[in-house]
Amino acid sequence: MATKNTEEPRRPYELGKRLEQMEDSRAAILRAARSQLEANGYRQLTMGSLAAQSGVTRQTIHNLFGTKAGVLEALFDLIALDGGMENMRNVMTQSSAEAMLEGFVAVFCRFWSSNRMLLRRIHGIGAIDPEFGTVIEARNGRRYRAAKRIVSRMGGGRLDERASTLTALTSFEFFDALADNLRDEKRAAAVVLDLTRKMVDE
Amino acid sequence: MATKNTEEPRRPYELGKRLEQMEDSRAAILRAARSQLEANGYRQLTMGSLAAQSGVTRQTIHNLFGTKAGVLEALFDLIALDGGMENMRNVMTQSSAEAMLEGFVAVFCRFWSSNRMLLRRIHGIGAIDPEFGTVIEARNGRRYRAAKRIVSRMGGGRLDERASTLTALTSFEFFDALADNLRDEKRAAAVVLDLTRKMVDE
DNA sequence: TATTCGATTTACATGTTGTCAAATAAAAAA
DNA sequence: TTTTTTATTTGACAACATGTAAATCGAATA
Repeated sequence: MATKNTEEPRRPYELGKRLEQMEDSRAAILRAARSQLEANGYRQLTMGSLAAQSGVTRQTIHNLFGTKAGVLEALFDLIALDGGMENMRNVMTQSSAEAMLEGFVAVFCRFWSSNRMLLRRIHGIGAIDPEFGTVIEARNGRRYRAAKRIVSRMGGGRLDERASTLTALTSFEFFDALADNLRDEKRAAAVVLDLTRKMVDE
Repeated sequence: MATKNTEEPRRPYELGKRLEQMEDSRAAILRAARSQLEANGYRQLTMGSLAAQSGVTRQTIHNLFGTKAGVLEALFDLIALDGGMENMRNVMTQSSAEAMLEGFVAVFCRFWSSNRMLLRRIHGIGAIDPEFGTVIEARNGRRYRAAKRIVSRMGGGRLDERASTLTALTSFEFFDALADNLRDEKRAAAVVLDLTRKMVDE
């Protein structure tokens, strides 16, 4: 059923340096999104303000990210990569359950601490907008499964309850509330670790 | 310097029934805001959709609340009034510190549980928008002061740390995360109470 | 140089917020 | 009942944001 192919044979074209420029634009836009979201909140973050700060046009942002939601999703991914989450691999291969727990808490507290205001805004967006909410929930789901493995390793009953509690104690929101009240992120991390230990044994 | 007063003497006018109608409109608008925020999230909540559901025009909403932010602030206040927070008065006048703690946890868990999705959205708005954030912070500040009074009553050291922890454990976000994972709000409330007790003694 | 393709420019459509002025309707006062 | 007052409606408008589309520009490549 193939009709005569009237399309021109596409000449291979390596983007080369232009690809670097695209990635530069991408990075500049995400950097702008990051700083504006952190400094001014979500309402003031517009495609226009992003374009102005990153030195490209609105349409370029649309070309690179599709929609405003696309920019935010890319920012989510970037933050997760930046935040030292790659250490989770080491944590989950520890031999003792106690070491796993300590590393688990440490990794997340460090991550939450590294971008607190930004993460607050991002989680806020997830809370007000069902579309973004699913992304956050997926990440929470991964934390829950890791928590469950740790709790299982420790033995004892009420696995679901203890895994849920561990997940909630290591949530960003809990850390954020704690750090807000204590006005000290290191002490907040210490309290989280202390609570998880109190919770997990017995 | 008084020129001749050419204005007609204004006849006194009591609003009477019209005031009731205004309050009905106000209530209808807030009811619509509540249901739409809960069901569809913040992005879909527009002055137009509120007007349609509450049976008034957009301009009437502007007359009654000023701006969209005004509607939300009024909704915040309404929820706080509705939520059974008046029981806090009884809680804080209990004789034993243990009874205070139990009541404190119970009041907040019931409140968080009563409007979970709605509160999630409201706290989310507070997180993404500095303007609304201050309102939420003020409420958290009140919870912190109450927590401090309870912890003080119990004696022991590290007052700030224990009060901060109690505040974070009774935060909406922690309850919400817990209830999400457990899929059971009553069990979530039980876990919160258990954790506060573990935290508070020793 | 001619080709390719991203970036830019320009224009347009749509939707939302917020304001304004005049018309309307209903309650209160005479 | 008639007049006055005022919330509400109506209709229009400006400002801004998102998103789409087409034509053009310019840099990298064959």
